[in-house]
Amino acid sequence: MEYLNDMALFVEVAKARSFRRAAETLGMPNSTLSRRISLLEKSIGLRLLHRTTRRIELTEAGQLYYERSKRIVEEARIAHEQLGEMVAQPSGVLRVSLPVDFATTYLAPMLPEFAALYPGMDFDFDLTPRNVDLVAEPFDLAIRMAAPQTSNLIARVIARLTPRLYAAPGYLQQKGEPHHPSELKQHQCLTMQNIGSWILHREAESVETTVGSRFRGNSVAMIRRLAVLEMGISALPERVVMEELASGQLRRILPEWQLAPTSVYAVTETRLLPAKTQRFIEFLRERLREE
Amino acid sequence: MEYLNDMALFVEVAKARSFRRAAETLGMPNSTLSRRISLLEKSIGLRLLHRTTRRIELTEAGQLYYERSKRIVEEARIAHEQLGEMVAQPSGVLRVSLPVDFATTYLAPMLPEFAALYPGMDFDFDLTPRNVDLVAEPFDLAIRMAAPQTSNLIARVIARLTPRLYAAPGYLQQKGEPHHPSELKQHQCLTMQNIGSWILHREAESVETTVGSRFRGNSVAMIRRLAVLEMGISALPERVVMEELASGQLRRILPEWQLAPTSVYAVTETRLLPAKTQRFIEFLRERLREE
DNA sequence: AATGATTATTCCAACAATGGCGCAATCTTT
DNA sequence: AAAGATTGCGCCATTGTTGGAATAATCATT
Repeated sequence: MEYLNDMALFVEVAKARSFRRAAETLGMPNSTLSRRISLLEKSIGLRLLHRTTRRIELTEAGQLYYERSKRIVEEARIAHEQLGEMVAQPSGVLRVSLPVDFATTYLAPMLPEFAALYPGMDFDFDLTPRNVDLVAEPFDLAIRMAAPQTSNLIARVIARLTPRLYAAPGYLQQKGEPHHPSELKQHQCLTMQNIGSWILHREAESVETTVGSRFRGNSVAMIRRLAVLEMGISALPERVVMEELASGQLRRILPEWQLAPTSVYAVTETRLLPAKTQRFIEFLRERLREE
Repeated sequence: MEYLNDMALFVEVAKARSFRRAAETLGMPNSTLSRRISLLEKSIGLRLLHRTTRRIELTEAGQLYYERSKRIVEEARIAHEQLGEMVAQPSGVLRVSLPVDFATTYLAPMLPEFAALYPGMDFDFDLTPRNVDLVAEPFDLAIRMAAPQTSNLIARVIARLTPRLYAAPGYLQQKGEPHHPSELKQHQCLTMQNIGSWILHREAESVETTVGSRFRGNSVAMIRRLAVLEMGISALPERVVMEELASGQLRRILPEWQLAPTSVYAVTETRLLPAKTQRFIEFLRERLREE
C-alpha cells in the first residue's frame, strides 16, 4: 500500500524517458530515484523499465502501468490543487460563536461588506454568552472578550477596545458631574459582573477606584440601556455608545481619562485555518484596529 | 509531490472514522498514522480532520478531499492488481534468443503444446549462434549452452544433456568399431570448436582421450550431418540423433560410456520476470528434465 | 460522581531512507 | 580515434522517519 509515491516517481521517469531529467524536474538526486524505482519493481515483482546504461525504455508491463498511473497521478495533483484553492478562495459555511454585544455592535455593521467581498461564503452565527467548546462543537471560530484559559486553543487579538466613561445628562444633573476619578466612589458605576474597581488612566497617571452600583450584568447592551435610563455611569468603548452620543442620550465624562484597553480575541482550535476563517479574522482585525 | 502515500492513509482514516481502526487495517502503529496525517495537513495548510481525543470527524475540506482521494486511491489499487495479474496470467510477446540447434531439436517439438497452454502469448524467436546482448536488445530470455561470463546476468540451468557416441554403420564398417575409449584416438571424432578431448564415463570409471578430426564446426546439426555421411564419430545427446537412430543412419557405439553432461542455461537480465518468461522457463525445465 | 476503558497524541531510541560520491558503460564531438 | 560528457548504479555516513510506551483527554458504566 506504500507504493503510491513511487508510482508518481515512475510516471515522471517514464515521461522523461531518463532518470537524470526526471530527477531534475522532481528536484531529487537521481541515485534516490533509481533506487526507489528499483524497489517499486521489486515490490510488484516485475520490471517496468528496460535499462541500458545509456537509455531506458518501458517494458510491456511498464507501458501498461504508465498509461494507468499517469492519469491517477494527474488526478491526485488536481485534487491537491483544488484543496489549495480552498485555502485561497474562501467558500463554505463559516460558523462563529460570539458574544451578543459584539455581534450587534461591532460585527453587524461591517458584515454586509464582508459578505459582498466573498459571495461564496455563508454564515452561521451563534450568539451566546457561554464559552462554547470549540473542540466538541463544529465552530470554525469563537470571538471572546478574554483570553481562553485552556492552552490548547489558539487566540489572536483582533481588537483593543478602550472603555471611556459615559453618563446620561439627566443622571449628571441629579448626582453632579465628577471631575476627578476619586469622585466616582460616590456615584453609581454600572460595571460588568465580577468587576470591583476601575483603573483610570490619563497619560502616565493612573488612579484606581473601587466602583459599584445597584446593578450588575453581563451584557454591554444592558449597561448601556441602564446608563441611558439615568441609572449611573458606564465605562464602554466609544463605538458602543455612538448613537446615544449623537442623540444626546449619553455624554462623555472625565474626557481626559480612560480605562485600560480590553482585548478581543479570535479563538480557533488550530493554526491550520481554511481561507474563510483566515479572511474573516483578517477582516475583523483590520476594521477594528481603528478603535 | 510526496503526498500520495499520505493521501492513501487519510482515505483509510476517513473511511474508518478512527485512527485506531485505520491503523489496524493498514497494519501500522497509530502513532505513525497520526503523525503522517498531521504532516499532510501541515503540508497543504489546512485541517482535514476535526479531532476530539475520543472521536474524529471530517472538516469541510476533509470531506471534499476524501471524496476525491477515495476514487484515486481505489484506481491506483486496481492498477497494481492488474499488474499483479500480468505476473499471474502470461500474455504479450515473448522474445527469445536461442541456438539454432536447440530450437529445431528441442524447442520446436514441444512448442505447440506450450502455445496451446497460453493462448494470450505470442512468440518471437531469434535463432542465432552469436551471444546476443540481453541488455541492449529487447530479449526476455536467451538460451545458451554455456554459463555466461558476465556476472550481471542471471543464468538458470534448464537441462543437463548427456552426450553419447554415435556413428554411421558405413563409417564403422570402414574404420572398425571401437570397444574402449582409448581406441578413439585412431578415429575421426567430430567435435565442436575448441574441444580437444573427450572425458568418457562408465559408472565410477572415467577415461580422457584426445580427439580430433578433419572437421570442426559450431553447429550440432552440421556434426550430425557429417556423422551420417560417414565422416566420423559424433558425441551428441540422444534426442538430437533420435531420427537417425530410428532410421538406422546412425548407431550408438561404446554404449556403456557417456560424456559429462553439458548444461543448458536460460539467461535473463534480471530475476524480476513477467509471468510469460517464468512460465516458459518452467515449461522447458520440466520437459527437459527427462533427458 | 467516579472509576475504568478507549482513543488520539507526544516522546525518544532504533532504524531505514537519503543523497553525495565514485565507477562503469555508453554516446558524442572534435 | 580518442577524449570528454552523460547516464545509471552501488557504497556509506548522515539525516529523517518509525513505532512502542507513556500521556492526556474523553466516553461509558457503576
